[in-house]
Amino acid sequence: MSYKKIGSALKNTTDLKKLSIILGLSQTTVSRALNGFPEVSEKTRIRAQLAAKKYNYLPNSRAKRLASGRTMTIAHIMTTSKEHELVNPIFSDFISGASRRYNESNYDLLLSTVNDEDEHETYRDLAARSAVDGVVLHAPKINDNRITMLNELQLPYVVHGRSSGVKESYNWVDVNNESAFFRATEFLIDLGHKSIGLINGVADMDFAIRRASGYGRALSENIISIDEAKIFNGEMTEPYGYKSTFKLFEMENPPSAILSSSRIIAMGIRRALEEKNLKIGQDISILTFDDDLSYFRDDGEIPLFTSTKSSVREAGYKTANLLIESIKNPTQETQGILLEAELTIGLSTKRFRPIS
Amino acid sequence: MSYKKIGSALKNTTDLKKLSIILGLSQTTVSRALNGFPEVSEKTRIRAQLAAKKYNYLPNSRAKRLASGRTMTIAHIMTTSKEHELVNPIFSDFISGASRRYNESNYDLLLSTVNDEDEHETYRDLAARSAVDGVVLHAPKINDNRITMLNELQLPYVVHGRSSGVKESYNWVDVNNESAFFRATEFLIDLGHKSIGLINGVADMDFAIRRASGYGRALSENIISIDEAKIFNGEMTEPYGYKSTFKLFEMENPPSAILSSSRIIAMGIRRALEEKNLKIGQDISILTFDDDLSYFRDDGEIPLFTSTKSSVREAGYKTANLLIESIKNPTQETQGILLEAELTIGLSTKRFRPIS
DNA sequence: TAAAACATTCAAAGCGCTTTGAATTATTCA
DNA sequence: TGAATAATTCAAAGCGCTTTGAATGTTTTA
Repeated sequence: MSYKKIGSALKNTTDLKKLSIILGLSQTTVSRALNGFPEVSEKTRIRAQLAAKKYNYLPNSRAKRLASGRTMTIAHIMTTSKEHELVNPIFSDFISGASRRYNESNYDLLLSTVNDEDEHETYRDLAARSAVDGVVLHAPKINDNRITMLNELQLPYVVHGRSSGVKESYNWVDVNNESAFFRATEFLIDLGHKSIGLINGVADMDFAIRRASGYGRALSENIISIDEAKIFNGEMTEPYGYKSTFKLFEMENPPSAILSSSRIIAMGIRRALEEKNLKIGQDISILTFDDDLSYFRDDGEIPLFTSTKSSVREAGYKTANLLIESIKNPTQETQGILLEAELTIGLSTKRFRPIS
Repeated sequence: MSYKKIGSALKNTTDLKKLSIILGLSQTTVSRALNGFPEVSEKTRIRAQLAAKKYNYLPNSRAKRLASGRTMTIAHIMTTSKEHELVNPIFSDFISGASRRYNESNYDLLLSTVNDEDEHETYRDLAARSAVDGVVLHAPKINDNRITMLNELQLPYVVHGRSSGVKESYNWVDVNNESAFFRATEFLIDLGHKSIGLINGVADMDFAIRRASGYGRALSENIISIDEAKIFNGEMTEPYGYKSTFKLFEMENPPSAILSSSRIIAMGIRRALEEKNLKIGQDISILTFDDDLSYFRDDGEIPLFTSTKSSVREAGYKTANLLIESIKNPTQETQGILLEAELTIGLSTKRFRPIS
């Protein structure tokens, strides 16, 4: 690798040295003036600010980072497994919410995409290079050992979600998946449904486990036995929703209602039901979790789907906020933020009627 | 703003100085050994590499960036308009493709989300701070003045798409939208369709214009007049596809085929048709552009939709590649890469039959 | 064997900021 | 008015690397 200088030589950049000469002040004073330090006279500060604007001066971020010891950068790590290189569309909405928060405090967002098996090394790498001030941990699994690792690395982080089984304390922002699915299931039971399918996420994802648990609790409390054959786990794609629905209807006694873990799954469910000539909300009830993705917003007068809804964009904002707080104040205790999902009633759920 | 030192003091980081003392070598030699310079003996190089691994040494990226004058970072700027804070799911797949390329060359990806009106300033900002080595320009409009700006800033960049009307030359990677929609339209005409709706993207987006143009050319060449009322422009969401389809069917003479600019629109179309009790591929033909998004992959034995398909992930990879090339070799001429979409025949198109 | 040529290593400068600790100027108080 | 205090400003060091230009060690050539 060879490094050629391509710095400010060519460019029309103003640097601090130039600016301080123009102003007839020391670099110290100019730097302090622009960074809002109190020991600079208001007159000087204003003069410096105007000159900075006039000459289009912004501190070189490479230099600033080295000198200040912080990168003003947060990493988000997006994992794609090798076989199916999937990118969850939820991710972009989450990022968008987090970005809004970063913009408020001038943080940059470093996005890293890695294969599952390289993720640990990526964290180590970021820490060793001291490339970021903090990390957001996505898609935690049960007993997720990335949490232990991040604790060891002493890299500030916040988990989007939680990890059952991890005993250490950590910062997290999560939706109350258990209660969301408990309520959703109860809602269907109240409508008279006794056979309810569940099309859930990948089995070892923490959120999927909590959702299954809420579902299970509602069934038990209503003395309905759990039929494992009606529970599906998988990557939450449209085709997955489609195929799972077909499997449900190949059964001898198909369910009268289906609970889905994502809007995208629900679209697959709808496609399958359409082919089967079953009308949603008439022949079968559908209730889905809805991350309120901007491109799939269910914005009819009456929403299409009955759903437990929670904006993943908002979760992104709050996660970023918690992370920034914990970077600012490294000694503060870890914090968990639990968001409640809203149960919104749409057209896809109706009182149980046996199919004639 | 106050800057407290939080650097390596606390951490168990190895720096170059430590490492060179351990090795009994100068920092120069160690640095050169690890960066693959030729004037270092093989024996020394191996010794340095082993020690680096052993002591978990990676060069501090803040220092490296300042010293080398390059950031090894590429920015992608995601815009969200203020009213509708939309995040196009296409973006995540594109990014995922680009990331793969960045990983190969150790580039970091800086993701910036801004409102439309702030985008220009963001570019200026990145350039003035010299925060990145290059930029990917997304979603170009017709006569996009961001291109002129980037030329002035002397910041290497590649456009994902093109901008009709811009006379300057620039690097770009684009799908051949004109020919894709020309072929798609011809395909429908060959099936006997004479009334074809078009549900397109936002009117001033360059890709939407080229698609409309391909559509228009196919109609003219077949002496079919263009009915402006059957052309829709808008943000390509699911509800948009739904509503537009309804509008088409409120007309006195609805089309017998619909051309859609995205899979997500097509899902909205399907929902509308379902409500109207019209069978896709029987009562009406649908042909959609398909970015081959991982979460919506149309992977049945026979695909559901007839489509002109082009992987946006691949476009991401190629865009990143072109950008890296042009950073490496700043004097090289600008380059355009045109990807052809594949016409894939699925179940959603059939020979025209008047609705009985 | 000495000079020339090559291979390897090194000390020190520099990247463009922030920050420390000292110096200067302005203000207050006795 | 002069000393003490407060308010500003400054010169220089340091962040942890890369890179220049010089120095040292080794091999080749005459």
